Formats: sequence, structure tokens, C-alpha cells
Amino acid sequence: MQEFEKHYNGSLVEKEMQKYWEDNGVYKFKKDPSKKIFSIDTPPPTVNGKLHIGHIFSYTQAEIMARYKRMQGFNVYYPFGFDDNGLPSERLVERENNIKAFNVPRSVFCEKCIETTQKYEQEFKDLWKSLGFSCDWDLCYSTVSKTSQKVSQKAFIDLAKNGHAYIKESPVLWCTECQTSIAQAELETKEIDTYFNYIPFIVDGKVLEIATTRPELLYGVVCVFVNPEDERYKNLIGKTAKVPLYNFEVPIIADESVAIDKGTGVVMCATFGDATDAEWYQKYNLPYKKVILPNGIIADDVPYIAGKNVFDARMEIVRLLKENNLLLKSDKITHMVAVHERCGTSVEILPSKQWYIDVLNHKDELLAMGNKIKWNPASMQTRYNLWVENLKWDWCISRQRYFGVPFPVWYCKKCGKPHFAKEEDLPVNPLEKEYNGVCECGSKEFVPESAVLDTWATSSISPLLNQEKAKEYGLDSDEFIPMGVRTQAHEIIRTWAFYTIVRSMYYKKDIPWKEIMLSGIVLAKPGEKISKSKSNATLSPKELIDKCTADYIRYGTANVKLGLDTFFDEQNVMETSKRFINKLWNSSKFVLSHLFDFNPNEKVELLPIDKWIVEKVNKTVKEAQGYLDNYEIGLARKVIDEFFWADLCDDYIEIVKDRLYKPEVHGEQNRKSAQHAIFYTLLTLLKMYSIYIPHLTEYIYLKGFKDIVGEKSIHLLSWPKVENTDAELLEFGKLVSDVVGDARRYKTENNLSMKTEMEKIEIKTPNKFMEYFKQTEKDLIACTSAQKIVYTEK
RNA sequence: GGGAGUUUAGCUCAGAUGGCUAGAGCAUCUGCCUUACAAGCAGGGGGUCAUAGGUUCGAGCCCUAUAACUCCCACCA
Repeated sequence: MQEFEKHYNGSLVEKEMQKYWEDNGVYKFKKDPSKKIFSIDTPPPTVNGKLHIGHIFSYTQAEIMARYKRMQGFNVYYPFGFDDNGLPSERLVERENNIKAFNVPRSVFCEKCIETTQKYEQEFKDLWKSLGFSCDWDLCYSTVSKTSQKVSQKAFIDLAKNGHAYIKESPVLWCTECQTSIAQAELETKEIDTYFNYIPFIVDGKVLEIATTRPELLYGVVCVFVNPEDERYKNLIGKTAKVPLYNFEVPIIADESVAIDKGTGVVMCATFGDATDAEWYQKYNLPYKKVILPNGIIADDVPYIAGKNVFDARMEIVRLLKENNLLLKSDKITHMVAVHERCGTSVEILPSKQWYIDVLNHKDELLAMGNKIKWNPASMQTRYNLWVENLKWDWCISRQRYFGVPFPVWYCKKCGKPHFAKEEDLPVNPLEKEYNGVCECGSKEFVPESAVLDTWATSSISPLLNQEKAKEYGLDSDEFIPMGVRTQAHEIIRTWAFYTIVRSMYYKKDIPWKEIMLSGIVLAKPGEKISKSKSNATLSPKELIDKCTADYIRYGTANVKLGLDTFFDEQNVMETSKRFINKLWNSSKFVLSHLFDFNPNEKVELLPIDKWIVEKVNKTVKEAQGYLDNYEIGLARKVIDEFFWADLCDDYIEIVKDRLYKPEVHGEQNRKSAQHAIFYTLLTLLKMYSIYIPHLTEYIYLKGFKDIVGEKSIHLLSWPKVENTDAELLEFGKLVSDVVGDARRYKTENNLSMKTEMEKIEIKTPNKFMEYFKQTEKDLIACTSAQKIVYTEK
């Protein structure tokens, strides 16, 4: 037993423990045929700037589970990753260097990206290390690494060859700010104020009123739709309407998706105002009239508004309409528009040639996959189902961006047929390498694809990326996927979870992982997400750790129910943690100070009350285990806390204190009984707490337990195994606790010190506990300062 | 408009399969320096369990409505 400092210095100890773990390779992954693998598919955070407390929450919950599974005897494969390619990283680089990707040479830009993301990745790593994460950093992957690119490109080629990925010229969701196509999952909605403008089209010389929010697209109008059931307009079907201001004629067509009661019941269809326009465009094979360019500027050949941006163009058209008495009415409305989640810009729809992964044809299969996965909490599956059921677009995976995994594709210059790189040449950047081959059409000239893959297209194969690494450890790929569990926040179900399932459905025809653990997100205050733009995060994670230590944060953030959003009341959480850590420190100090002469090998028959605390801690082990098996780390912490505070500290320690101090009064054997009980109980308790507060528990373990137990780290011990608990002993313990409680209450109510002597205590007990009480009598007399105890039968 | 979640003490939250007097921490009040801890201990006060019905011997929990808040999806004509 080593000396205990009066006060626990967390900041110092934590660094010391982290170094100890690293020096001893405590969390190193090793292949071990005697243990089952439990692999964790951790989220590779997007490298887009600073981390905030929300990350800590979600990652810490997963980390606690990793420790638990390790203690359960699994060989835990717990890697870490970084999602460091794609738009989020590009935007970070643009911000930090005050450049725009399309204004600098591609190679220069990508170099900047590597430089910047690596800087941040080091910060991330340092942060996770300082939180005491038990992942093995040798298993780390990055989505932009050569290996990841290779795996990603190969997976893409497989998809394309099997017909699950295809290239197609069609209207696509487009961000004019980022100048790239995007996918449905990257949309957010934003409420904006705008005007519903009523404009006269002319049919047979008569006015046909049409309402629109997008008058700037008048030049792009290709037809007019009415509902075939609409009595007002039935007679117009098949005729043509003249577009105001531009005076060209377009056909009037009937379609049942037109809402009769919306606006005037007549819709102008432009290329493209919204998703419905795009649907009609394809359904009726309408012509395309270009109005908006990929950069959001109106095309040169559009009269009146060429060269303006969309908003200015709209204003100008409205002005012209007014000037020509063509604006019949203009109602102010508020509506939701789709914006790009990364930049907040309104999304346009433009025709272009893009790569897609087929999802719309496999909705049933995707839903079936969802059913095979265990969702924790179960209710989260509904979100997944809802997303799958409501999908409208296939997954567009090409991005007209720079820093990402390139498409390993060249197109025949003559016939356009795509040609894929050979597997042995991967990873490849077609912009830097010629395609050597001949097209079936005879041509030998090829054009490289310049787009890069959607970031999600690479992060969605995280099981494959991990598997690639796992091969180095001799792990067979069939035993690796499905992985054990995916841990992530519920807000990315529609992206990361969904996409991962899609990919796995294709490459494995199976689920990517057996279970998924969905954590909630952290709100700044009820109902408000923490975000950089609102600057509502209090302290940065780093500041928080410097101020409070990792164990404080870990213990505090463990107080959550799985899947529920929570809001972080820094002061409250930290006060609670501080109080707890202090209590555990002091109680351990007390316990171990009485174990200096403890002989664990000596067999001693335990006194009833000592048996009780052993039973009680065992019962707690089982309860906590029940919760942890369902990923409920908060509820598990709660039952452990209850045991620790109420049973161990308030009752048991107070009851055996005197026996530990005074063997001359209580007898040497009885003191040994207490030593056995308290040694086992504290060790068991520390094991349970070790998943929450790895530093402090390790520190205490090293001081007082290591020499006896033998293992070099508490984190290499197994979760305590317990048999069925003895209900009778637990009942007896409750009675003892009541006796002590009554004595305390009596003193408090009479404003007496706890040391005040009492003449006698009367205990009513069932006969079966009479003997137990007799054996506990000396403890009770010492604990309550009673002079004698009398018993009556209940 | 569709779906999910939430609603329990002043605050933050626990309360499997319906069953003692509905719990914890914080806050508040009272008392106590007790050889681990005053960063502590002991105790008290405080709740019509969102509302209204219903099922049941019995409802915080189940059913039906309603309300408020949150999230997801849809809604640009």
C-alpha cells in the first residue's frame, strides 16, 4: 500500500496514468484466438475545425462501452478514424487561408488541405488521448489516405460493374455556392420570406393567371400544368399559353399531381424551379431551357437579366412585370426552402452528368436490413425507416470538387463509354494518369473524370476501411463484417448509418454491423443545438479538461439516457463530478489504510454484516450489467452510485469502522473478516467505475490492489462474475441500515452530535435474524454509541 | 401536412413486464467539527406525475382525445 495524498490531483495523475497505459500497451490490439472479437465502428469525425462538447458526449459514451465490452472478455477492436476529405475540409481550408478552391491550382489547394487537416487531426488525437480513450491508435485510418482511396475506388468500381452505380445526365440537386452536385441527405430546410407573384399568361387571347415564387425563371418555362379534374381549366388542355414578358408559346398539359387549391391551380413548369419540375421534365420528356448557370448567375442569352444572380434577377423581373402592368398581385408568404447543409445556400436543380448509386429500387431490401440490426434505443429504427420510405433521389455520389477520392474513370472521347482503372493500379487519379486501352468503338482517346467522390461514399464503407487494417493483424475478413457495433449520434442516421447500410447491402449482401448505438446530441439550452455560428458553446473541450480533468467530464457526461438529447449545464455537472471524485478518493484512502496487514490468502469466516456488503455489491454488479448490455451507461452509473454512496459509505464503512480500528475490542478474526469484505467490495466497485473514470480507478488500483491482484492495470481485469445473490442477507442488511438510520434521526431531531451516547437501542427483528444481530452487536454499539441493545421478536 | 420523442419537486432527471407512503442530485431550511471526506455527515420541507376521459380490485406506467415543447420528413408551382 502506498501513501495517499490528502487531496487528489487529477490533472497530474491523469497524465501519469495515460503515460503508464501507453508505456505498457494496455489498450494495444492483439490477435487472440481464445477471445471473441468485438469490433466498434467509431465515427471518423469530419475535420472541419474545432470540436465541441457535443463530440465529447457522443464519443465518451462509446468509449465507456468499449471498456465494458473489453471487461466482458471480448477482444475489442476499437479503432479511430478521421474523415478528412470532402467539402467540410475544403471549406475549412478556404476559411483558414482565405482562398476559394476554384481560384487556385488544384494541386496547390489539395496540398493546403492535407496540411490543414493534419494539423487538426493532431489536435483531435491529443484531445481524445487527454480524455483517456482506450482506442488503439495504431488502428487509426483516414478517409483520404492512399489505402482508403484504394478501398473506396475498388468498391466504386465493383458497384459500377455490377450495375448498382451508374452515370446519367439528368437534373440534379446543385449548390451554386460550392458549385457541385449534392445528395438529398445533404439538404436542410430554411424558412424564408418571399412573394407569391400572380402573373398573366395568355391563352386564346384571354388571361390565365399563374402564381409563382420564381418569376426569374419565366424564360425557362417549358409548359403549363393543370389538374385534369379541374373544371375551370379542362378546356385549356392541349392549347398553348403565351409567357408574359418573353412572349413565347408553351403547351398546356394535364397532370394529376397539380394541387387544385394551391395558388390559382395552374403551375408554370420551368427548368428547373423545384423537384416537381424535374419530375415532369423526365415524365413528359420536356425540353431544357437554360436560365441559371452552375455558379448561380443567369445565362448570357436570357434577356433582361443575363449576368445577374438569382435574387437580383428576381427583383428585376418583378420590376419589369410591374412596369408593364403584368403583375396582378403579389402576396408575401413564408415558406421552407431546401438549402445546402454545408453553406446554407438555396439549392438549385440543374441538368448534368453525374454518378449515382441505386437506392430507389432497393427500398424493401434496405428496410429488411434495418430489421436485422439491433437498434439501441429501438425507437431510432423508425427514423431510418422513414428516411428510406421517403427517398426521392438516387444517391448522387459525384462532386465537382477537389479534395477527395477521385473517380477511377476515363470516358471514351468518341462514344463516351466509361472505362475503369485496373485494380492493381489503384489508387489512381485519372487527371494524372493516361488510360491505356482501346474502346469497343475503336477509339484510343480518353477523357479523365475530374469529379471526386462524395465524402460519404468513402466514410460509408468504414467497415471495409477497418477490415483493411484488421487484415494486418491476421483477422479474417469474414469474421470482421458484420462488425459488432456502430456508435454514432442520431442526427446522422439518414447519412452515415443509411449510406453504410446501402454499401454493405451491395458489397456483402448483409448488414454492416449487428448493432447500432445512437447517442443523443448536446443542446446549448433546451431546444438549441450547439453550433459555431451561434457561438453558444461555453468552454472548448480543451479548456474544459484543463479546468476540470478528464474523469470529471467522463463521469459527468455519462449521466445520459441513450438516444436522448441533453443539455450541458457545465456548473452542475462539474460540481457533481467533483463531489463524487472526492468521495471516492477519501473512501478508498480509508479502506486501503486498513489493509496494510491484509492477508488475502487467509481463509476467514465472514460476519453476517460483512457477507451483506459482499452480497450487495454483487447485486449491484448484476444490475449495472443489465443496463450496460443495453448500452444504458447512465442508468448503470446510477445504480453503482447508489450502492457506493448509500450502502458502502453511509452504512457499511460507518458500521465496521470501529472493528477495523480496534481489534483489541472486537477480536482479530473479526477485523480480518472486515478486511476481506472491504477489500473485495472496493475492488469490485473500482472495476465497475473503471469504465467511467479510468484514471482515478487505475491510480487507486496501482496504490492498493496491484500487488495483491497481480495484473498490471485495472483495465486488464474482467468484469466481476457473480452468482445469485442471497435475498435473506440483503433483507438483514436493510434492517441494520434502518437501525442505524433511526439512531441518527433521533440524534439529529434532538440537535445532538452523532457521538452522543445513547442509553439503549431496542431492535425488533424476526427470529431468524436474531443470531445475525447478535454477531453484529458490537458494530452497532460502536456505530450508534449505544450502551446496550435489547431485542424483541417481530 | 406525415412521423417520432418529451411533459414527474424551484432546476436537471430516474421511475422494465400496472402493485408498499412516487425517488435521486442540485437548490432551500435545520442540526452536527463524527480519528476517510466541512469539498463532509444527519435530517426536514417541497409533487393533483401536462389536461380530460376510459380500462382495472389497483394507473406515473395501458387505451382514447387534447395541449405545449423538441426533433425528423414533406411543403419552393
